[in-house]
Amino acid sequence: MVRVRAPILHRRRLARQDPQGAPKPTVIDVAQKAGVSSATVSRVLNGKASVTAETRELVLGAVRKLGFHPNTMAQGLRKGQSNTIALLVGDIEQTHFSSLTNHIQSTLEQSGVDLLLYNLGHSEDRLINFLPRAVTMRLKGVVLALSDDVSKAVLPLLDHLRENGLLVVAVGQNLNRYKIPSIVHEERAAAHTAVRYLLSQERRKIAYVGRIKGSSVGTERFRGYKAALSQPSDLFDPNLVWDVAFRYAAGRDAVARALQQGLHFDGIQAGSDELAMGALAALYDRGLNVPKDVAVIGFGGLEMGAYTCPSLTSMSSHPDIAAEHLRAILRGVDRGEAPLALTTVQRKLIRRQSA
Amino acid sequence: MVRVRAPILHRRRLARQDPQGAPKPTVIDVAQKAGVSSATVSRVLNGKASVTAETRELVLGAVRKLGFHPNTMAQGLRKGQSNTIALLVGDIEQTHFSSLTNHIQSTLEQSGVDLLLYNLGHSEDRLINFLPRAVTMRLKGVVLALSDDVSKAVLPLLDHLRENGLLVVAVGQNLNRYKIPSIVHEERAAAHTAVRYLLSQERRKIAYVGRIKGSSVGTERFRGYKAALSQPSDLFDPNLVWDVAFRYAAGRDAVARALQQGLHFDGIQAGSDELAMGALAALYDRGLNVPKDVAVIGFGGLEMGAYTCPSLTSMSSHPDIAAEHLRAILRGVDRGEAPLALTTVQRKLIRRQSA
DNA sequence: CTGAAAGCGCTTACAG
DNA sequence: CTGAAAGCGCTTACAG
Repeated sequence: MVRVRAPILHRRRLARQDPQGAPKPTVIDVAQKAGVSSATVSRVLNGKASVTAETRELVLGAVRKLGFHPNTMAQGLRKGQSNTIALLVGDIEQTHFSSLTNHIQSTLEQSGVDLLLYNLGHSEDRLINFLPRAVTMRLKGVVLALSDDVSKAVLPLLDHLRENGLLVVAVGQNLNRYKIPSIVHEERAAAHTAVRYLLSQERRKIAYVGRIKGSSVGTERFRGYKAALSQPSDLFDPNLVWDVAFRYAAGRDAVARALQQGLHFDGIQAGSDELAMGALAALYDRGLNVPKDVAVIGFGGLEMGAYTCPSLTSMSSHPDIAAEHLRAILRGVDRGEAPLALTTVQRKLIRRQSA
Repeated sequence: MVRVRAPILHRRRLARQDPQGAPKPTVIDVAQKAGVSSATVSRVLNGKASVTAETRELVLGAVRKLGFHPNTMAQGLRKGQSNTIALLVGDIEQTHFSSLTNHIQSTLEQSGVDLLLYNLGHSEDRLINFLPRAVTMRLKGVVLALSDDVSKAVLPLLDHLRENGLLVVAVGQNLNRYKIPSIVHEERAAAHTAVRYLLSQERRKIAYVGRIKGSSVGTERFRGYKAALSQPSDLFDPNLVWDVAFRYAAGRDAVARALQQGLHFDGIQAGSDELAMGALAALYDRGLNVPKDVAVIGFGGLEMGAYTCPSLTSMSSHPDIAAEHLRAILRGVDRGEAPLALTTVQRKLIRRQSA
C-alpha cells in the first residue's frame, strides 16, 4: 500500500524571474506529485541505494509525468562543482585538433560530462587568461591539448587549479614536468620508423621539415629522424633540417627555398601532413616527380593524405584511442584512483604512394 | 568621508562541501572587506549605475585584494539563465565547421559568453537528444551549424527551446521555415558565378559533383550550376550530375566512375573543396591534366586548396563574417531587438590554377 | 528508509 | 544610493 501524505513544500516559490520562460518543474513539484519529500526525489535521481523500490517507482513516475529535468546549475552550486570540462585546444582549425576534439567530446558525453571549448589559437596569453576562470566556473577539470610548449608563467595557474580540486590532463603533449598526467603519441620511435622506411628505399639524402624548437612534440620527432640517420652510417646533414612552423605554407616555402638554393635531397620527412602537403606543392611547382625524385612522409595520417597527388605516406594518429584513455582517467579519478602520469599511444606507418 | 559599518553577513557559511577545494571568497567576504553589503557588491560587479564612485572603488579594491571571482553557477541559478551558448555542429572534423567553430568561439568570448560544444556527427538523433538538455541547462541559446536538413521531428523541440526563452540561431543553413533566424552564405549566385567562369574559358561539358538531395545548401549550389548552364544555350546534361556525399572519397569515386564509363567533360563544379580534391585525385590517377583536360572549381576556399596540385580555384567562405553577424544578433537580443530573419554573406571566386 | 532543515553564492524587488 | 531579506533549485548531514 502506498501511503499518501500531504504535499510537502519546503519553500514558497518566487515570482518567475524570467517572464518568457514557462515554469519548469522542480524537485518540489515532483515530490508533491509523488507524495514524498524533495530529499527523497533527490536521492532517487542520484541513485542512492537507500530508497525503496516502491518509492523509487513513485518518484520516477512523477518525473516522467512532469517531464522533469534537474537544474544543472542548482546541482552544481550545491555540490560545489559543475559537470563540465573545458578543452583548451591549440588550434581547432588544424585537423589534428578538430579530430581530437570530436573524440573527446563524444567520450566525455558518454561519461555525462559537458565540454566547454576554448580555442587558444596558439596564444599562451589566452591560456593564461582562461585558467583562472576555470576555477570560478567550478569546472570539473581542464584538458590541455596544446600545440606549443608552455612557459613557467602558467605553472602557478595550474597549481591553482589543482588546489581547487580541478582535474588537469594533457593530451598530445607530455606535461609531466608540471605534474600533469599526460596522454601522448610516441613521436621519436615513429619518426625513426618513418625515416628507416625511406632509407630502406635507398634514399640517402633525407630532409626534415617542421617545427623543432618550442615544440616538445616536434623535438621528439626530429630526434627520431636524426637517430635513424645517424645510426648505421652518418647520413645526417644539418643543411637538410628546416625548422619551420606546422603550416602548409611553411612546408611549401621551406622546400621551395631549398630547391632554389640547389640543395639535393631525395626524401623529406615532414613534421605534419600539412607540412608534407606544402612540400608536395613545392615539388610539383618545380616539376619534380614524387616519389621518383623525392619521397615524402607526413605525420598525422589525415584522411586528406589519401587524396593528395600522389597520396601521402604518413605516420598514423589515434585521437580515438587518446580520448578513450582520457575517459579511463576520468573514471579512475571518480573512484579516487590517481591517474597514470604518462600514457603512450603508438603510431603506425601508413604506406601510400608518396614514399 | 567613508562611513565604516560593522561587517554585514547575511548567512553563516556551511562547512566546505569540497574538502580539497581551498575556500573561495564570496560576495560576503568582499562585502565584509569593503564594509558594505553583499547587495552593493553585486551592484558594482554588475555595473549598476546606482553606486557612488567612492563605494565602487571600495568594492573593487576588495575584489582585487581577495582575488574574488563570482561563482558562475550561483549567478546562473539566481538569474534563471546561464551564460553559455551551445554550438551544435554538423561535423567538427570538416574544416568548414572547425573554422566556423573557431570564429564563433572567439566572437562569443568577446561577448563574455562561454561555448558548449556538441558535435552531431551528422546524426539527427544526437540533435534530438541534445535539444531538451539545452533547457535543463538553462542555456542562453543554441547555435545550429548543421550539415543536413532537419526533419519535422525537431520542430517541437525547437519550439520548446523558444518557449523557455532560449535564443536559437542557425549558421550556414537557412532554417527560416522553422522561424529560426539564419546566417547563410549565398550559394546559388556563387555557383552561378563559378560555372560562368568555367564557361568563359570555353568549357562546355561541365559536371556537378556533390550532395544535392537532403542538403538545402547543396540544392542551392546545384541550382546555381544548372541555371548557369541553361541560360544562354542549353549545356545542362543530367548525366554529368553526380549527387554524392560531401566527402573526399565521394568526389574521387564519382569522377573515377564517370571516367571509367567514358563520359566526357572538361570542367567539374564541386560542392566542396574536399569533393574537389577527391576529383583532382581521380583525374591524377587517370593521368589527366588539370586544368588542361579538366578544370575544377571547389566550394569553401579552404587554405588547403592553395596546396593541392594544381592549386584549387574555389568559392570563398567567410566564417569570420558569419560569426560577426551572430554576435550582432546576440547584442541585439540583449537590447530586446528581434533578430533579422535572414542574413546573407557573399562568396567570391578565388582564382587558382585548377581552373 | 525518509523528512525537516539548512545552505551553496549569488541577485533583486522592497524599503528607506 | 544602499541594506535587509528572500529565494533561485538543488543536496546532504542530521534525526528518527
